[in-house]
Amino acid sequence: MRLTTRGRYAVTAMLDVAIHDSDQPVRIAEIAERQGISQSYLEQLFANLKKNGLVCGRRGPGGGYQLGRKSKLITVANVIDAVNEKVDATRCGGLKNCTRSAPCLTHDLWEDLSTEIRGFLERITLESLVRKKTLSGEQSIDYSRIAL
Amino acid sequence: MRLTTRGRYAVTAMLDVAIHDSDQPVRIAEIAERQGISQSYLEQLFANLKKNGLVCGRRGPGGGYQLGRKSKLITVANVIDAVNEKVDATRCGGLKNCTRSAPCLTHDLWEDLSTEIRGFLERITLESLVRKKTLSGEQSIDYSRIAL
DNA sequence: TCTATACCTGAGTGTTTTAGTGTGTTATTA
DNA sequence: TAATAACACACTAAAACACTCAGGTATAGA
Repeated sequence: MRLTTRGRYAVTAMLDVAIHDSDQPVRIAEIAERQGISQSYLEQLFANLKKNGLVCGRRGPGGGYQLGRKSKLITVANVIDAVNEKVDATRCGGLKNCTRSAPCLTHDLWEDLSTEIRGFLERITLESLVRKKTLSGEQSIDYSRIAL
Repeated sequence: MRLTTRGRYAVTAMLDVAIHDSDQPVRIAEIAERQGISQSYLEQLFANLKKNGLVCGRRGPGGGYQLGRKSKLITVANVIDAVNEKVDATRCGGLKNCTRSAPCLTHDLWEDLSTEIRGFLERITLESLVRKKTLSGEQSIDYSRIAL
């Protein structure tokens, strides 16, 4: 899982679909305009989202996208995973000289952090985000990449 | 704060210094060899670490680097912040059309996540990592970028 | 004082990723 | 059949990353 604007866009777009979810699908062009994201770029993201069953698309006039399952069952982690095709993860699968020295520790640390982050993102569903929407209207910050 | 191998290297290097901390300084060449990191690259990182008071360097023969303060007082967040010069953070300082629409929500989400991550990294000190070192000797995974 | 050491500085470079365009095809509805 | 909107794929500019290289500067010991 990587945290870039790509994931942000995907979550934003999914949220847009969830909010405007009714009997008829939401068009990509709408989302692009509402959220200020390139339409072609969004199409790429939705291709990934669809592949993972998070949305289902309907073609032709009156077509668009709908959630693939209940918003309660879609987590932010799901969405981010869908648009960031898996990292190959292990480059040196236990080959490197890693006993005795420090890298092991740093690795453990990073793994702990990863678990922490993943847990956080898995706890948040689209539904909870939609519910939260009713409150507040603050400023938007546009990070180039996730900034902590 | 950004999470890349740059930060990983910095934490690893600081850990190396902390572990070999005695009366005499640790040479960059040593660290480079032990950890398998380019020496020149490490020098750049240490320049940043020094600027932030995390280490102090002594020149000439017998020179090297020592911790700038007690390992108990150095957090992983400190180290990562030092090598990743601050992101300018706000690109659209409240200008964008952000009321009413979804971006606000996504922003909040990301900010919450950031708080979560930062809190985690601030809770971990070099000392605790050194202490943890006595246990375990596992595999090292080399992520190209932090992978969750 | 000379010299080796090791920090220090800054410019430059190849690779990868990101974010985005652009063109065209296929399916569906009116 | 004409309009619509998803779908597919190739391509690109810019940025970031992870370095390398070529020197400069301070200090300890001979």
